[in-house]
Amino acid sequence: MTEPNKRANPDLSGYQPAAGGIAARARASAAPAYLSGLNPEQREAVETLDGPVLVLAGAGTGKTRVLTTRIAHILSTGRARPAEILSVTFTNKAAREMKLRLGQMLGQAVEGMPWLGTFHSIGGRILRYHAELVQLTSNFTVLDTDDQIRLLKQLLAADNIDDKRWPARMLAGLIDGWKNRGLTPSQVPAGEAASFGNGRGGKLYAAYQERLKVLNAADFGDLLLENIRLFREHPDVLRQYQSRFKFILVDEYQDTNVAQYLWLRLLSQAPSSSSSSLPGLTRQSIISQEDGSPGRDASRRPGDDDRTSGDVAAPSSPPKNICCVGDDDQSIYGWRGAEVDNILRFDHDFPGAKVIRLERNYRSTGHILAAASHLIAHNEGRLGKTLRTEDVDGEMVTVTGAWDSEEEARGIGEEIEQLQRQGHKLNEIAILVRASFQMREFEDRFVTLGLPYRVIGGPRFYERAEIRDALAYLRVINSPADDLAFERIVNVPKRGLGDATVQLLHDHARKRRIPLFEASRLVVETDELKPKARSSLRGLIENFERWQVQRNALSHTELAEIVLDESGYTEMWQKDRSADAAGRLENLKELVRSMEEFENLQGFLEHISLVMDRDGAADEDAVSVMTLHSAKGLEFETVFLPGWEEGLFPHQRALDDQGRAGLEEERRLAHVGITRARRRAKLYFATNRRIHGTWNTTIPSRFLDELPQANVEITESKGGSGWGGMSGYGPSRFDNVESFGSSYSTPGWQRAQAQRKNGGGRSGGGGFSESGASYSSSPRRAPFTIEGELVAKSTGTDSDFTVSDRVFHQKFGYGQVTKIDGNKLTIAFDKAGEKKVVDSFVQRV
DNA sequence: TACATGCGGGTTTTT
DNA sequence: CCCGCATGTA
Repeated sequence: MTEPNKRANPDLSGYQPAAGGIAARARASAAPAYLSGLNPEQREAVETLDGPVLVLAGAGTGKTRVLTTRIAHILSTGRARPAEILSVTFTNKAAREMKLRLGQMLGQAVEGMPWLGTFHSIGGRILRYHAELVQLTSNFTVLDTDDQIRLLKQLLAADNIDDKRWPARMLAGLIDGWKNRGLTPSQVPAGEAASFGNGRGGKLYAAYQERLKVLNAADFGDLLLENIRLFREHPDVLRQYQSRFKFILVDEYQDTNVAQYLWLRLLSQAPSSSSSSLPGLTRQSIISQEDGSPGRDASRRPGDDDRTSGDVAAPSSPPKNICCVGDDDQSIYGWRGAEVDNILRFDHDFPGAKVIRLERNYRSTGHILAAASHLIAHNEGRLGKTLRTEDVDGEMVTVTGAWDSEEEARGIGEEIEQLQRQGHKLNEIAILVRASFQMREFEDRFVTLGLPYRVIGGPRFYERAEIRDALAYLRVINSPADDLAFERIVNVPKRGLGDATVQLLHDHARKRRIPLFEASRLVVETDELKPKARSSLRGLIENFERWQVQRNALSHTELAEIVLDESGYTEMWQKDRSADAAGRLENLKELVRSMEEFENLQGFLEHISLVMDRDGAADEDAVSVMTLHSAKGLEFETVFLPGWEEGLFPHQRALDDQGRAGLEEERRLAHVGITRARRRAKLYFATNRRIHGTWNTTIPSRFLDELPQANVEITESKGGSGWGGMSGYGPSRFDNVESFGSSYSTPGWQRAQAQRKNGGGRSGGGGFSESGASYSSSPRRAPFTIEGELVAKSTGTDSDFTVSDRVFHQKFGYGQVTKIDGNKLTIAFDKAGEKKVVDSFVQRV
């Protein structure tokens, strides 16, 4: 123990089992097994079933356990049946985890929890039941970001808006933001609506929503926003759900946004028979000018009465049994519309709420916990918890300075190998980065070391081009009005239906207000298209018509196989010679395989975009590499945290956009990172890092200064010659590095070279990949091959060139040798500039 | 219509 | 440095 045992919540210390009520009844017949092993706070959180409860659960305090046990408790005391419990999580991972644990606790009864899922999947499900009430049909498509952008691009083009000046991405961001805040087009404040496209932002939002209805589609935000609209405009529907859900549980409450909050508010009301309209849901007042103001927290303070204006529980309708679990110190999704205030103001929103703090940490050692606690204490505006552990102090948190990101990766690689030699499981090791571009360096390093690793997060399975193409075919079959899907595959594989054809179809479709697929049918009957295009399009339509019929006769997996085959899509990749073609075919197989889990095509398509995140086979022992954000909720024995530098972590953009609030969110992210570790937390910073291709000198993160000395050890980089080490890391120390011009003469590069010579045996190591790329302009693959060659040769004898030799290179022409390292030359080419090449690629002249 | 080449611009986190 | 986009060419 390094932290004093402060009782931040005195009223808990006098906890006594409540007399009477469910708790007592449950305990009466010797407390059920599932309650044993809970500490008093956890137990109270589980047993306080009536009225609103907020559980403030710090990192590693058994949050999931409380949630699942609470459900078990509700069920076993007979307070509700499985279908009467609404249990929402933020991520699919969390939902899966809960189902798993519930299953373990209850036997196999998990199937009977139909309302356990993410906000989005549950919102989507409700929406499908009542699709007609929001101008959709139940087979509507869920658009992902990509579809969204393409659609917006079309709208911008139709409006003659310059998408250079007003990018579709930006509009998508705005619309998302509005939807996160629960704003329909008419509710967007005029000022904000005018901020895009010379005042046309609001109009575009409205047009976009209209277009979605025509396409029978909804985007992510709609799954909640349209749900709210549904509840508002159809109180009878709302009432139905209000009375169905006897208990509501919410995980990660600190991550909920306004829309999610409103949705929960609506559902958590006791059903009232009279209220025909629910006033005051707009919450216009929270729409403060987030831009420019130092932070959103400045615009809303606890005590403002904006959010509860109309829909506060009327005296006659006490709030439901809602239990929210969260940790304000782990709120890291503010950029996505999450409102920390939701958790900060819980007792205000749900009067009479019981607040329970879980502060006993069962995960980390004393040093780790102390470091994390001390760091997060620098934040203002927290509810305040003091985590404590009964574990040993353990190893100190280490801070290691590396010269550059390459050395950082090398150092971490060596530490991992060392741990591995000591018998530690790679599965228990993680590297958590701030931004995904950091991952590549580690991947490169691990590949050369032959160290098994897995990247978590990455591009989602269903975001891969081949998966999206395949899905597009299925979408058109399922919902012929899905123009986006149709457009995507109309010429994939190439079948001679290019821009001109698509344009023609668009014209027809717009004139007659029909989907592209419909328009195609008509156009094929005319002679507007050239014979070749015409017969090609006819073939495609006939295919789809046939598939639509076959759908009823075949299983959906068979159908998918037939579609992929007959459309020529599989063949397209089989013919493809590029490196990743095989992987893509494999992915397509995986897609068909994954379809088996679903009842039918419709069910599959409903879920694919929401729950199809691949968590790769975890059976292999491998190091995990992921972002800090995706690490939330996970834990590892050893955690490496590279990149603790100003500008990267805290990220410059967070600082620029959100000011102090942004900084605090970054600090919470740091807190999340450290608390992922059970036994070892190892922080790194590099003095030089490459950003957009050029090297920059960086300053160690201020977060490092905020760590408590007593629990932190400054170590030397294992990767090299005692660079960063020493206790005095700080801005001044590295300020006077010699300036550098091209990337090849940077200190980092030079050092890497020195390293390589000293390092002896180890084969080359990264750092030459870019020279490889210089040899060949052919895409992909080539650089790798050449890199291999470089590495192989680099251990050889020194080159017989000398500095200032004039040389000739096939591709770059004439130049002069400026530097030599083994058989690798740095050459200043007369035309092509400075490049690194292997000596065998040039000849003396 | 399909492909190649050159240009400018943007780069955090994700349901 | 990598991407998408626009332009030009077979």
